[in-house]
Amino acid sequence: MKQSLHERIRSDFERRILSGEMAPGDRLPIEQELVEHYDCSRMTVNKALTALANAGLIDRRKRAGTFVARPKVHSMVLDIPDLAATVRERGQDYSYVELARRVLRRSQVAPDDAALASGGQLLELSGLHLANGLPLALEHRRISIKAVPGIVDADFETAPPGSWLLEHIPWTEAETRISAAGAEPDEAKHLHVKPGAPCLQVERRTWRGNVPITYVRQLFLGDAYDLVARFGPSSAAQAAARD
Amino acid sequence: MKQSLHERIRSDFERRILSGEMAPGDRLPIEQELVEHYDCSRMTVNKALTALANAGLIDRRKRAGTFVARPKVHSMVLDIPDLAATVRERGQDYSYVELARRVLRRSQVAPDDAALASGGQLLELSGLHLANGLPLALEHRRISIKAVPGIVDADFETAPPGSWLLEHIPWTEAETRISAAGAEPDEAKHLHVKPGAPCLQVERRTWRGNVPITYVRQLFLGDAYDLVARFGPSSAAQAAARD
DNA sequence: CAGTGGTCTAGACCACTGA
DNA sequence: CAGTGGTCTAGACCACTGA
Repeated sequence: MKQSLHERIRSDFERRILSGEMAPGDRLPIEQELVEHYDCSRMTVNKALTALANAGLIDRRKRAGTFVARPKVHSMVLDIPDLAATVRERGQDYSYVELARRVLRRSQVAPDDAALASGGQLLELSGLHLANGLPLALEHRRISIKAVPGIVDADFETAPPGSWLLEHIPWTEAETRISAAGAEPDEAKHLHVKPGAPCLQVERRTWRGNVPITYVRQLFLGDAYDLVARFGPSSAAQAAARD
Repeated sequence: MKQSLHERIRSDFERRILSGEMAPGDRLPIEQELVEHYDCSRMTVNKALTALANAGLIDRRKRAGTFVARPKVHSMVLDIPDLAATVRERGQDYSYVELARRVLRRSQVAPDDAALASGGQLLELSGLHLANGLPLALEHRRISIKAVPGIVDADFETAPPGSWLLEHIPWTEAETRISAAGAEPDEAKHLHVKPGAPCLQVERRTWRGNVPITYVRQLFLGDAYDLVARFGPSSAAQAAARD
């Protein structure tokens, strides 16, 4: 595929910076010099450098110029993938087994879930994600029936609750928390581990606009599932490709 | 601060999309209509919409038009903050205690670390990160002496090894892996927990260009430290502000 | 106060692709 | 094949800020 000129300018400097040829603090040519070097208009140079600044590879300061940025250890892109898709990518069979389902009346809603229920009922679900028939993760979920009326009659044979929700009521906001937790006795039983075994705990709340949709807690076997974030040329190139 | 026109156009649609006023699949006006509505040039409209497309809020298709995108559950920005800075932001005292330090000769380098050592020696460090004098995380690290000659004589009283490295040999690539692990007996002792207690394990490898710099494994108390990722107006606005 | 980047214009030509 | 977005030009004025 043909590379546009601003992509070429960006990838030129991306390569120099990521290879270490240009070190943090080094100054880049000013836009006018690049205009002459690439024989193009200033807008094209500006587009390329703005993209590099967005990616955090360079810092731009008026009057002073443009400099290679120091890498920031904070803020990396982390893939929090769709479970079913991940399992299938590994070439394994994915399945979901529902363990429990009940409707919580208003009076049964815990104080912590008051905002989620927003005066209505909650659907409480528990289920197990399986890969090749073996437990991979246990999921506890509560869904606002007021926000998602159709959920009460939904069945999750074709898609687990998370995928069903994404398909029917796409969220606009999400907060994900990652921590470590020991498996409770009943959880341990479902996951085929000993009570207290270290698990990766992923909690997520989602909203559509200001309306809370769902809260979910997923417990992964500590050695069966990792989250990997990579920062470098490949991810920078991906970020660049979206520009 | 004054908002530029392309920022205003972007934030207008960002608000409509994130509030749910515009739903996934909805079509946005074509660029020419926005040119008339905002009374500006097409480049300005294009810059705003390109930024929204980069942020993943809209999809643009030639001939077909521009549409509100479905939210993607995968790929969220996760803050993996600098430990010392995080602790100090909480208003606590941060300190680092070195537990062990030794130089591994070539013959002592494990096969897994061959690439890291690249034929040279490794410096092996263990240390404890403390908040208000209480253990927060245990760190095991190996550093390529060939890549970072100055490390042998470094002391970490003012900055822990991670900060020292970032200051002296900024990396250009990093890979971070997050999982759950039980504390080994000696690790548990340092962290003041029982052996096998669930901990969040963060492993990171960094490179400068193609040269490996360090491998580090950090073990956090399961309930003392969380990683939180948020996707929504605030993070979208931050991403937007970098555009 | 002068150098640098930020933004914007009013066009143009083209590639892609769905009606 | 026509509508839409992708890219680019050759300027312009301005805000900021460090020499």
